[in-house]
Amino acid sequence: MSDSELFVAHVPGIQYGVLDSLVGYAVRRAQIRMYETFIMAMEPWGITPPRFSAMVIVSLNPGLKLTQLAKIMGIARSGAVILVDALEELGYMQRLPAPEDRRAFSLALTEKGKADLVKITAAVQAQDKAVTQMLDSKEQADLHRLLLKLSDAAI
Amino acid sequence: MSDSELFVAHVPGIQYGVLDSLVGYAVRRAQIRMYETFIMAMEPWGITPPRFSAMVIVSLNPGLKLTQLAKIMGIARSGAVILVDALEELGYMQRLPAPEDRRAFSLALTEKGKADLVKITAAVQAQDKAVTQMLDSKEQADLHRLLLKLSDAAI
DNA sequence: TATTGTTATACTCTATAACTATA
DNA sequence: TATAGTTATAGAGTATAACAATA
Repeated sequence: MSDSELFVAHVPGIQYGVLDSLVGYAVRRAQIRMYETFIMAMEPWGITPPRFSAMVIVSLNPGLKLTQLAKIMGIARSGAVILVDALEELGYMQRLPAPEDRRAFSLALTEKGKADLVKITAAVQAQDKAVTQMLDSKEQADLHRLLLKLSDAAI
Repeated sequence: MSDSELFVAHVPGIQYGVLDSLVGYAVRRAQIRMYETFIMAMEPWGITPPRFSAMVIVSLNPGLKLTQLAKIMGIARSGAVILVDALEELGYMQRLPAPEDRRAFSLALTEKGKADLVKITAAVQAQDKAVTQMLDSKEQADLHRLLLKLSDAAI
């Protein structure tokens, strides 16, 4: 962000024209806001959105290999290596030998990773709730449902 | 994206846990989808989301200076230089001397920029409509309204 | 002194491609 | 031959900081 100033969605006196009518532009602005607040909420742990996703997925699907994690997250294998390296350095994830394949690793959270994930998840949920608090319950549910409908649609 | 494969929101057999309950995660996935289709739709013109925003804003607010554009778009001044450089190289934007300030430039679209922006805008609107087509009219309006409410809220 | 545009530099994220060790 | 993980490398995108010209 420029000069440490926060992003202003609409600068007074400026015409935004067609941008204001695009769902895609609104999605992008919402994403910027969500990302900013996520990073602030995760500051104590050094967790980014992809790191959080990786921790949750490995936690619930123990024994995943790096290639599987990459496919699930939609990133390149080399990206998964860097992601796991970072989580290993934070003491949250470990590469265990895969019993049936000496080329591969079984990914798992460390005990510290499991313990901190509980607190991290609570903080993420609180942040998600805080950002959406200006919507009433029905609006929150509608927004969530419509976003899922948008991105889960067949391509 | 990994190995030229498209992002799959839910890989069969994988547990996503709390991720599926977060509005922020849904926003991110919707944004990935919107971005992918935007880039595909803009392939004939080499236009990215920030380039499109810059063209629209300069088109509707002619005479803007680089520093103003940077502030409006929420990027650093150095980023605006690179953005304008790219649009100038595409033949879409020009730096005109600012009449009242010899340090600054007045940004404006070229004739080619104005002409192509009409077609580009039509393609962007078609893409936005295509991605949201699985929502009915009311759902589209609701989604747009709720996204704006989310990102326009006071921080 | 402050501001405008620019440049130099660096950091993050992510991709492709080549490599090694296994399968 | 194909696959798992790794490494090297490169390309966006964006940031900070310093600079010359001008205000």
